[in-house]
Amino acid sequence: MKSKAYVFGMLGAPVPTREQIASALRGHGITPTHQRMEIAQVLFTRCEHLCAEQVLVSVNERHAHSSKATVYNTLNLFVEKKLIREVIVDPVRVFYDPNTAPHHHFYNADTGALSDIDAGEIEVARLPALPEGMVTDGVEIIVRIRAAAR
Amino acid sequence: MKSKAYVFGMLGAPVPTREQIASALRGHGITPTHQRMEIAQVLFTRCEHLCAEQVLVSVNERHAHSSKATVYNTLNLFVEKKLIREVIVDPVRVFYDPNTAPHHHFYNADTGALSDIDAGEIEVARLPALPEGMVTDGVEIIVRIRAAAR
DNA sequence: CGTTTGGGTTAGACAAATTCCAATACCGGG
DNA sequence: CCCGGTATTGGAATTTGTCTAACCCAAACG
Repeated sequence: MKSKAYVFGMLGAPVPTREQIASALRGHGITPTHQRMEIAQVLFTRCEHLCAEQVLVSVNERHAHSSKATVYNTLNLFVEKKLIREVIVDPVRVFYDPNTAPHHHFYNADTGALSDIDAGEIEVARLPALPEGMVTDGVEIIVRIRAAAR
Repeated sequence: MKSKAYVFGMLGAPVPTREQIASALRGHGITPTHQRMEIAQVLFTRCEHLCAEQVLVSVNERHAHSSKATVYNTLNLFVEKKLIREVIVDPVRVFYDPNTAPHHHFYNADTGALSDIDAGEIEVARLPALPEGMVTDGVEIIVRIRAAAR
C-alpha cells in the first residue's frame, strides 16, 4: 500500500526528481497535476516548516502560477492523504511539515521558529488508555522554549 | 510567591467563591475588576476548555456585560499571568484551559473535542537537549484520536 | 466634595488567515 | 476528438483576533 520509498521531506534529504514526486503523489492516491507538482516540489525541496503564505510565494517565484485557493486546497489534500503533516502551534497560522517520519517540535515562543526533535531524542514511556472506540491518530509533543535571559 | 492555594480549575473542583476568585487574581498580580471577575468566574465554574467566543457568550448570558475586546484582553492577561493556559490544537481557534496543573490533552480530530490526560497517565522519559541559551517554557503533549470505525 | 489621573472598558473599524462559490480550464478514458 | 468529472481560479465572504480613540470610573489629592 505505502511504498515507504518516498519518505523524503526530512531536512538534508536529497532533492527529489519530478518523477519521484509524481510517484509519491500517486502512491498517496493523489493525481499529479501541474499545480500539485509545483507545490510538492517546493515542500520537498525546501524541507522546512512552511505556512501556506510562504508556499504560495515560493511557488509563484518560479515560472508557474497557482492561486491562493489552490495552495490551500492542495495543502489540505496533502495533509488528508498524509503526504505531509500539519503543525498547529502558532495561534495565527498553520505550518506544514514535509517530514512525515515520526518526530516532534521545538517552538521558540519568542521568534515563532519551529525546529525538529528527532523521535529518538524524546521518549513517551506510557500512553494513557484511549476513550472507548477511539484510535490514536498521532502523538505530538511540542516543547515550548524561550531565551533564558531574564 | 505563588500561593498554590488557588489551584482550582480542574474538572470536578468545587465551585470557588467570589472571594477565592478575587484572591486568585490578586495572587497572580491581577487587579480584580468587575469584568475580570465575571470572566474568571465563568472559567473556574465551568472548568472546561473554552474558546474566547464561548467565554464571551457565557459571560453575557448572566446579568453582566463584557465586550469582545475585554474578553480577549482579559484572557490574554490571564494567560500572561499564568492564571490559565492556552491550548493551541485547533487550527481555527485557541482554547483556554482553567486547569494549570500539569497535564496533557486528547484531541478528537472528528469532533474537535478536547479532554484532559492527567500528568500521571503519560510519561516523557527523556527530553532532548535544548538549543543554546534556551529554557523550557512547557512541554505539551497532544494525542490526536478519532473513531475506530473504518 | 470637585478634580485629576491612570487604568479599564467599549464599540466598531481593521487585519490576517482561510474557506466558499460560481465560472472556467483541464485531463484521461472511450 | 469528445465528454464528464475533477482542478483551478479570482474574488467575495467568513472568522478569529487586534487596534484605536473615546469614555468611564475609582482612588488619590487638594
